[in-house]
Amino acid sequence: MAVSVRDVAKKAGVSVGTVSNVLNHPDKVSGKAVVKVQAAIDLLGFVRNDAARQLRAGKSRSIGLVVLDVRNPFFAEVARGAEEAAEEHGLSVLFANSDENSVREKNLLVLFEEQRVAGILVSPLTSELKEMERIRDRGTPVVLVDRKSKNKNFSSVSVDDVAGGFLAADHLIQIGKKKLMFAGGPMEIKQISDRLKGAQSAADARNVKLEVFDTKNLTVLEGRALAAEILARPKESRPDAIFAANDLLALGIIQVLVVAPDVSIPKDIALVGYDDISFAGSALISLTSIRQPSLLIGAQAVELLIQETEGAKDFKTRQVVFQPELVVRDSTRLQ
Amino acid sequence: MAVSVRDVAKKAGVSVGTVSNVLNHPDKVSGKAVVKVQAAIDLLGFVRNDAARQLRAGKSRSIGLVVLDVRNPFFAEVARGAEEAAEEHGLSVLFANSDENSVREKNLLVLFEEQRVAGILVSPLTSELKEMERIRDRGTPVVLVDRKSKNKNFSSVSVDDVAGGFLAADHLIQIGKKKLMFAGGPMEIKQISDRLKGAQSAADARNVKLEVFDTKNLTVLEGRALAAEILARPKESRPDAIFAANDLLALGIIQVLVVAPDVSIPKDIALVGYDDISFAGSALISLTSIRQPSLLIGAQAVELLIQETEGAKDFKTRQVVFQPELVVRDSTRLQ
DNA sequence: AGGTAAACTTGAATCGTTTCAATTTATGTA
DNA sequence: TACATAAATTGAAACGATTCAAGTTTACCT
Repeated sequence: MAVSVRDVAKKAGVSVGTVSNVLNHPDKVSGKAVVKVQAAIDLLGFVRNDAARQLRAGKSRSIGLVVLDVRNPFFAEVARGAEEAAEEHGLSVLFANSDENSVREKNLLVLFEEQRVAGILVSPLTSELKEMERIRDRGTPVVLVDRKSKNKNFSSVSVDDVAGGFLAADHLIQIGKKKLMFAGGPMEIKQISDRLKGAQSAADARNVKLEVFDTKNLTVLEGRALAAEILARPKESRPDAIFAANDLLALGIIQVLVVAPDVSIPKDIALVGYDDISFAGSALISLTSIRQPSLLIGAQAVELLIQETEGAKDFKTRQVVFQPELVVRDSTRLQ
Repeated sequence: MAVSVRDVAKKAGVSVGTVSNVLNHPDKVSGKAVVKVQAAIDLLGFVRNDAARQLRAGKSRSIGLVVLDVRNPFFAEVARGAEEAAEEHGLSVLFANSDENSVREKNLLVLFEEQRVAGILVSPLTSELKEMERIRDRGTPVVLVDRKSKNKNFSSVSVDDVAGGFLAADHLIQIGKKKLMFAGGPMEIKQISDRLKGAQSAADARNVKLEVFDTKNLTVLEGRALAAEILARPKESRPDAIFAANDLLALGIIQVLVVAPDVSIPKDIALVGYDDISFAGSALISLTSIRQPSLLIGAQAVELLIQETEGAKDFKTRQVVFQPELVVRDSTRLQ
């Protein structure tokens, strides 16, 4: 059934070595041979077997990318950035989705290592997994994405989430809010707890209360549920500002609050999101958010990965940290 | 450097066959052997080489998915649906992005075929590529996603785009609009031309004008540019309703129109999108859209793929067509 | 103790490509 | 024409996991 180089060689009347050279080093082969071999390939419908190539080569031409959530446009942008950078180096990117599930995350890491990918980019769920260290130590470069490596164990590309959290909360305080709420979870995800930490320190500095509302995940649906819970409270115990740990959550909150008769955004409740996804600007009430350079994060991660691949003995990991940026829109624009 | 089954076998004092059995058929092996081999594996840090496995097996446990645009949440949902269905069959899904570029599309198809994936799901750019037929004929099942196979050449899962286009335009006419515009492109993409065709037939049936505005792609940015062009026109030659070929485009249009002083949505210009992505409901002015069952599309496609894989000699392709649904929101709610 | 069936282990052969040392053919020069 | 050198071609070996027929051990029964 399957056509191999051997079949092509026989049909073309040359050796397998020549067929391989036509495929990989056409310059080392006479024009005549190229023509004959090409004809045989077309005739027989030969398709290279990538498994065999890789087995021989010992390495694949792909890099693996594990993200927390495919449906979050922020990660779609990161992926796109990675894809573009990888393409320049002749690599392709395979996406996969841990879905904020540590079992899936581990399975995917193992899958990629077994595939002998050129390297793995991972936006890790919790702390630096033992598994990742093991993988790295066995020779597959691992770069953390959207997450800083604490002990410089890994190269990483991240955004200063503590600073982002501070920016968000401080902005809410600046516009006069006094009863802040941080909404997000699960707290095991470092990005989220860092944003909280930043918000907390802003609140502490200004002596403002900060209520923490722990959520199961960061989806539009969860945001709606959360907003419903807030509306169920008596008016005086509601927050007057919410900092949501990402834009999806914030958009869900807006959807519900905006139809509530006794709440006006931002007067009664102001709202800040995180990520500045492209839909934030076109939300019902346009959403103030913390912008992260998503495309750049993906591209930079690939660059670090490649440096590590080519790295000499004395290779040092690098931790790149981008600064987030506050983008003010209607959801916090009083008056 | 790399640890192979042979090394494990030597360390454990057994044969390679036994190591392989511990890995793949633990029931065929004594408890003692399992323990010894496991110890050796842990000690040496052995990692299976997937390329070698696949070479031997001749098939991979992955299915490839080629979508038009990773950044479109509609496709993210489709991917998620496919992922869930695939997982139930012990398969994993590899995403890739043709980015509405036919060269990339072809490269990805070739890449997947060379990887000997269990099958390919593809949301094709234009008509049924020769390449796809060739791939299918050589033995890799190919299922079309979001696109019906005309000549029953392929199994396919699609939504009736002509019906969707009709729904959209007819709705606009029903609410009293007379100067419709269809915005979208490139027209080579069948989904888009079908939506236009449906809209055209609705317009013809009611004797209403339909202007066609051909766009380069279907992004938020393109929508903004388009809206700017419309605003540049004298008021009397602007359309009074726009049917955008997808929600991203529509959201871009809204962003610009909503800040224009002399346009009110939906009074002066009403707007319908397509896909009903989860952000449509939370847009600045919530967006009327045509809903497609995205998760279901992905899942169904995987099922068809598996049927084809297991299919007997007399296997017949199946074309599943879902009906789209109009979701009315503020962007077309007059009064 | 002997016999037999069942349970387990072995290791050579295999998958399809690439590589590279050895060999053949072509090209140029005196 | 002979010789040196460059260019092209050859085919066996290697990559690493899995399979399976053949061989070995164990378990059980009389």
